[in-house]
Amino acid sequence: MSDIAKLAGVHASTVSRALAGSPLVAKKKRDLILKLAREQGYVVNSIASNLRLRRTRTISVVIPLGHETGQALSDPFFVEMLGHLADEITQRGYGMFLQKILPPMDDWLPRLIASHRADGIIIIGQSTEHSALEEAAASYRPMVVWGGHLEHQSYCTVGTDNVGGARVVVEHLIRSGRRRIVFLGDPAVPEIKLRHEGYKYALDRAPRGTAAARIVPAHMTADTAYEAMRAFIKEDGQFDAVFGATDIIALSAIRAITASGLNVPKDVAVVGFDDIALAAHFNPTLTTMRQDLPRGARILVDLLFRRLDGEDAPSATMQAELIVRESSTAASRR
Amino acid sequence: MSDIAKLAGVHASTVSRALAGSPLVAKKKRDLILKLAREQGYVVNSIASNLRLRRTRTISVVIPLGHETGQALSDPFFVEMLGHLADEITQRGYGMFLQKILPPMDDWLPRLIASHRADGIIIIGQSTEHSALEEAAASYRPMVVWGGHLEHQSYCTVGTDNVGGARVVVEHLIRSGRRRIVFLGDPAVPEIKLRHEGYKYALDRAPRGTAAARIVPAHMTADTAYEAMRAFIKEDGQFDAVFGATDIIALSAIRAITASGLNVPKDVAVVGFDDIALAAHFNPTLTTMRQDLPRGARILVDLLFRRLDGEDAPSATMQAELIVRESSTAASRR
DNA sequence: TTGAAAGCGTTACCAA
DNA sequence: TTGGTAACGCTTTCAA
Repeated sequence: MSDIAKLAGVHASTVSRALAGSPLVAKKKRDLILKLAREQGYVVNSIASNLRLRRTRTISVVIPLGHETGQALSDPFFVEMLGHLADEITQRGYGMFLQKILPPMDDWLPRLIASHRADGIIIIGQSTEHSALEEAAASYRPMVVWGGHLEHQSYCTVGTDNVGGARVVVEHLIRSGRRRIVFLGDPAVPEIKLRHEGYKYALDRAPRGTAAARIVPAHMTADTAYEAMRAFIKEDGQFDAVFGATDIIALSAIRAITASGLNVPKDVAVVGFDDIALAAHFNPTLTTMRQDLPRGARILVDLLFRRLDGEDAPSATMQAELIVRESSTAASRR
Repeated sequence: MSDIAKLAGVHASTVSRALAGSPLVAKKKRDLILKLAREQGYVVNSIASNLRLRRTRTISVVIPLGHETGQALSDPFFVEMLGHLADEITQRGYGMFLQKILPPMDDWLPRLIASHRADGIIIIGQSTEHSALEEAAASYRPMVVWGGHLEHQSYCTVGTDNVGGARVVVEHLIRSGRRRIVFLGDPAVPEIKLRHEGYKYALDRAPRGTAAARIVPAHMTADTAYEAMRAFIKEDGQFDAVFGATDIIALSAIRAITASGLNVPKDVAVVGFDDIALAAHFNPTLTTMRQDLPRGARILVDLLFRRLDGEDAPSATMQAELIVRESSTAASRR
């Protein structure tokens, strides 16, 4: 910058003003400075600028994987969400700083905040970090979380109506004549817990003859869900439907069921949650509750920017939409 | 930091040393400082640290979308690659700064470099930015590009053997008895151009009776590829195979062909390139050349770090693997 | 082993 | 409208 200043025969502070488009600088001088900067390929050092301005024009996006060591960032749900967030954030002229948090480091959130790397934080999925989020929210405002909205929770979430969505799934299965519906998922994660609640709620109000709630605790990776399902089939064949807590879990369940010689949906109906791209193309195609991720991403970013402006933006819940496909209805094509 | 210094009764420079784990600081004093920092929730301001150290421990990952305005970051190929890169980069203790570049800004690369936001740059896909990359590479070393390796190219690429892969695809189709093979894709993008070359090469050496090369220029989004295919079918039904330059293009072609009342693979065989997750689950399942993205991501990051260390790491080419599925062989299940 | 001071490259305030 | 100067929060050299 001082180089440009010398070339233009002005002081560095004038160059700074010119580059920032300040109207204080005489037009002629400003044009000269801009031209010089372009010729010299000079660009403001954003690190120095960030330090001085105390803002980075960067949003941190964090994916806590507390519940799942094996779950790579390559998980389709995360990765779809990430794409939409990148779209929204770049559109607003901000950069996106991406982090994956593995569990062992338990101080991660306060550390991330204190490091001043970003102006705000978006967290995709509560994972098992609810209490860490609560604590952070007490003193740090520009933070928004994708996940389930728990009672008495003080941080800002955006997410789907998990309880309601799960109810719709179970009611759909019951209407289709299913009577022994198993829940496959790990309620240690808040979103899954809420889905499990909706599932129980619907079963409690189910017609007589419907079996009570049964849960198979399965983690969120394809492999662990597959194994959990196979083990369950081996020791207890009594079920005619599976509600997978996520699409990845549901698709793994289908593989496990098929591998055990049963047919989906003839012997067992399977429904998932998310509507990832694969769901529409799997064989059989997967019935699932759709979460509107593009919209969710937009709301996340909107709320965050409102919080950056000092507003105390509230949580938001979106309705999920049941997408009925082959896995819970027609005979499979295979 | 000066707060901690006061509390510990030492100078800020001693705190800095202690926090950096310098052996110069007396163990007792260091422990005290560390304890104090933890209690106070103090974390080094990374912006200030970055400025002073002139390095950011951050890698910029850029997706230029010069060739395709409509192509969102949500494109499965990009997004899969992104996930793997995030894994590799975080594993090395670096952060990942994500940017999407839309075409109108033509100065983006030098600007990004000069902004000093990151220590190195990974670019996913050359798009139509070959010359911008050439120019930047002349003076900036820590840059690695995923894409096709062109002749006389001075920047460092990692990618698949596109020419060879395309040859294998065409030879497979010819072996399966196909004689009128259409190439669907836009050779303005280097990788696509190379695939098109492999396609032509194989056709030139094909048995008599095989029709000459024909190209349908289709962009890389699902919708434009679909429209291009439909238009082609309407005006010229003479073909029995389609080589889609990417899986997204190939899958769109299948939809278009099916929508036109033809059957894949009975009437028309379709092969893609990439092996995105959808390919294995589409109906019919898609024959395609697999690019090993996890490995590609690892190599990209490896080469970049070697370049950060001053080494002049060379380009790398990986072999692609033909994955034969239903779309080019058995009768479809539908 | 520690403290003092300089400097990383900006921006903003104050004075002219 | 411009220039000088201080400050953003850290690290590192030099001296003690």
